[in-house]
Amino acid sequence: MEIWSSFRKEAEKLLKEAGYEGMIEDAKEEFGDFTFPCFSLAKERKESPVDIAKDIVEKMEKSEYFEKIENVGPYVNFHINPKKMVREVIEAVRNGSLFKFESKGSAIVEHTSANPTGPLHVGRTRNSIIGDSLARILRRYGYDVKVHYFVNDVGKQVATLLWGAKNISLEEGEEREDYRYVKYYQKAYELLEKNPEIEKEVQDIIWRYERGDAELREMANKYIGGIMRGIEESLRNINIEFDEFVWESSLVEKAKELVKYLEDYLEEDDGAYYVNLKRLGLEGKERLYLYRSDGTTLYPLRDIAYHVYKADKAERNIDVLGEDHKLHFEVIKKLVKLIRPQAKLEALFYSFVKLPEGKMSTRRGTVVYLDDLVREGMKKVEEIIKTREYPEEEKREIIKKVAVGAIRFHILNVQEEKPMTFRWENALNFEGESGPFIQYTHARATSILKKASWVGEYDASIISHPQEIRLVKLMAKYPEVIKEASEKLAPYLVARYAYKLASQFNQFYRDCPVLKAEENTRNLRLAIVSAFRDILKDVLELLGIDAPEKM
RNA sequence: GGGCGCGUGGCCUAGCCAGGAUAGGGCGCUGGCCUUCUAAGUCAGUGAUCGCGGGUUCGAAUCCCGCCGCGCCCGCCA
Repeated sequence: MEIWSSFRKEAEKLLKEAGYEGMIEDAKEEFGDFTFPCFSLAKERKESPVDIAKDIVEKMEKSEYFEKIENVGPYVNFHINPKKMVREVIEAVRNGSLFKFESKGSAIVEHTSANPTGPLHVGRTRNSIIGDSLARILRRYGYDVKVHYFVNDVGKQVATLLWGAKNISLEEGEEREDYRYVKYYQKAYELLEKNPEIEKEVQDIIWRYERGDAELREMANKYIGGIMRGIEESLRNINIEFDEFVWESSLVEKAKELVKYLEDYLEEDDGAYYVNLKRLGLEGKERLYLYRSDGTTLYPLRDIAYHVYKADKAERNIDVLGEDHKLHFEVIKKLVKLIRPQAKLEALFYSFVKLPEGKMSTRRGTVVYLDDLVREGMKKVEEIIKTREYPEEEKREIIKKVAVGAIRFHILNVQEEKPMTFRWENALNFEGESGPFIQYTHARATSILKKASWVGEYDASIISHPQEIRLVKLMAKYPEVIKEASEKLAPYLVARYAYKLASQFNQFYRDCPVLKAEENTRNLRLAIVSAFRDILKDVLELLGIDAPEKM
């Protein structure tokens, strides 16, 4: 239920009834809540914008939605009636309608899909966190969302890892499987670079694996499966889970069948097959190879099959992809359309996270692993919390939740397409625009509610303090934030809102005593705090951040 | 070389799509606020030729053109 919009629509209605038409915009706070600038009308009518604004105000009917409508120079400014708004917000939170949207059908969000060659690093984690939050937001907005991970067990990188496992003997430590097996990958790549003839052996592994070689299948199970178990555990630690893992090898046969749909554009080169993209009217690349000369499939073909598979399962398909996939995605989309014309494929692209020293690479070991970031984060929280007297178990829970909150928020607070440089001090910042700041605010609000014995009654008509009003107005905008973030596939908008809302509450907290206020004021403020807390908790849930009641 | 994206105070960032009222935040730094609901908070101060140059407009961080810097892509890798 979009309360803020309903007030805006009322303003538009009043304007229309006054004989004018135009877009009502949100105003800067000092000028009111909505504004209608009269410049473009002035141009059309060749009249002064100030005169038009005056005329509009004169002709405007009174409305219970607004306590004041006035013109300031060439602007018509609307001031919302806070009594009406606070009542609507509190009731919508209580009956749940603030969080409800009409159902919108099925969607698959695919994210992470990192090659299983080693533990997850923080660069890849940007993909995971964005994807996970996007899925949560779309779900809240009314989609029936399934989250997918496309496991590449067929490609060259993974074959190289298997080659390593077969041919290199390493001392395997006691670490988790992903940390153990990544060493084969790194060592194998090192050898491959020095001895190009190894390439043939790797190709042979791909060939045999695609044809179901029992020994290799078993190895894949052990090594790739093991690394995947590690990746899953790392992600579970930061509140990320999947509904389905689709292994590429399971789609190889299906992929081969689909090639017939592309025959018109298919050409041969020394036994290899490619799609002539030029003839398809695509630019930026001339050939898209689907088969190697030895008859094994290439990633684009398997990816096409995967997207066809998804298109058959859900109405909307959204991939979270690194910026390096932009061209690839456009091409795949076009080809999938030839096979499934109704397929609706979309992507959210994000820029890479680099280290101050440069790019991250699992191959070269120049990475910061997600697990290390979580561990360091937890150490830092522990340091802060150690003087507080909470039971040991509760303390451990808080430490984990806050560390994860800091990490997730740090990633989500920035527009996806902006490049990021990973810095420990920023990633684990607990002050200002940070996850812990928001969690702390939630704990404060919860603490007030716990101390109050209150039956839930309140009188909306006595709302008067500017901080009460500002907080309520911001709360009213929540549904619009969900809508915009969903439509634009932009989870960062929810993160920005979370911060603004928490920050606004802290100002209210400073200026408006709740428990010690006179009874009527106390009741109203408790109603506001309670609604605020429910909204903030929901916002945090969309960000995948836990909301501790104490910290 | 061609295509796509990014460029806002010392650092990070919002605003750009739908052009308007003194360019918002945060970090850092300086100085205040805990006998009052958790100081992971809060207030004040500090600090910006919105990459550069043109154009459109009454009005440009925002739209258009050119240039510069950075990233990514243009593989029988994924």
